[in-house]
Amino acid sequence: MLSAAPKVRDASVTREKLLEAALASFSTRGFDASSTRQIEELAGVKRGLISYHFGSKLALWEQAVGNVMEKAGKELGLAMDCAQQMRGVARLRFFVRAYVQFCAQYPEVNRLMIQEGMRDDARLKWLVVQHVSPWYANVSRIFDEACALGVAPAMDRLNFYYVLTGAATLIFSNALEAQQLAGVDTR
Amino acid sequence: MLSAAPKVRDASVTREKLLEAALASFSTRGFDASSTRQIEELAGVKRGLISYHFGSKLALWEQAVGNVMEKAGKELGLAMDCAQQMRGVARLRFFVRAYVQFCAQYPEVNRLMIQEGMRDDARLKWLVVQHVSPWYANVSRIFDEACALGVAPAMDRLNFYYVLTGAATLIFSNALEAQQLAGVDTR
DNA sequence: ATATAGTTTTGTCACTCGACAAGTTAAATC
DNA sequence: GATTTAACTTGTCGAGTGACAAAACTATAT
Repeated sequence: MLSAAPKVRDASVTREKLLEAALASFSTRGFDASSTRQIEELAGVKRGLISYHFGSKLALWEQAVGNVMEKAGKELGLAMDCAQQMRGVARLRFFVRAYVQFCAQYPEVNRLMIQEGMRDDARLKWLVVQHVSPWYANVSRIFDEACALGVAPAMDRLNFYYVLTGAATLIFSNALEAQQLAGVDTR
Repeated sequence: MLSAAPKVRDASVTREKLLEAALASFSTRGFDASSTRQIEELAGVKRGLISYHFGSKLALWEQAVGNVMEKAGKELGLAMDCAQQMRGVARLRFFVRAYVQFCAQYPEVNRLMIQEGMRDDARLKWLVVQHVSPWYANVSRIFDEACALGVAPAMDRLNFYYVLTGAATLIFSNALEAQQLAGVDTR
């Protein structure tokens, strides 16, 4: 006979599904436009489970965002280590290439930063202090070294960071627009 | 004695205030996270006036966005005309410079495209068909000409468009993040 | 098997949302 | 100055929101 639905009760699975759905929603819709009920539906779980597992919408946001930021941060750190083994222009070249790849691999991160970077609230402050600042420091270090060698473009650190990030991310974070525009999948 | 509040009844003034507030809110919060009541408050008008003057929230969005897009489009057209009078590498150089300036002048446009470009709905389609496509065609034309002359970077049109736009806009559209990050005003 | 703790489900509250309708005010025309 | 009309104001509706509480369920230890 047909076995009933699996119905395994596993809190960690529920948490994981919620975190994944939350990241998808928060990064593409933004915090306020995402509702807990819609996130729960997207995750395929019942209605009250965000409250139970995370306590509040904001706590869910911090968990989901913190997770991906930490994972992405480690990846970027790896790229930094590799870059340190190179000399001269090669280091900057390698890093830029790795950074672009990094941006392509974590489009949710860019989307999140864009969503939160336009409004001056507690979430932006949290993001900048916790995660973006160290990244910026890394990029700046590479850039400053390249400047000292005279192989960097003529601009200041902040400009370099945003030009690089913007150039590397927009086609990925706005992949749907690009698809509508040119009829191709940008992945 | 103190004169009472001016209380002039001028529909065009009310409409203008609402359109300005709507653009500010829609571009930084997104459509769903913007409430009509909050837009009316930002505009400094009473509660029902969006319904009265525009009929619906969506109609207000179309008016506000259409306005700024049209104005920006004319500006970009002007830059195109100027560029056409130049030859060779100078044309591409001039256009890129003008495009960056254009992006700096209309940060709301970039913010809007970012907000709407992450979700595949009717508003994105409307934006792409009505306004982004012609811009993309313009940028592509300049780029193709530069390619024919062998003075363009080695990438395809879509990449060029998004790399250029991303590099030119992120520091402006995320000015608040940049300010938190480096403690400077990016204007 | 019974109890217990952990997990899921459902009910409900106070609030905000967009939209519309009914009412009120001010300006223009006669 | 009365009448008409455009502009504004306010009340209210149904749907949706985040949060919490109580109930129901399940796995495990005893």
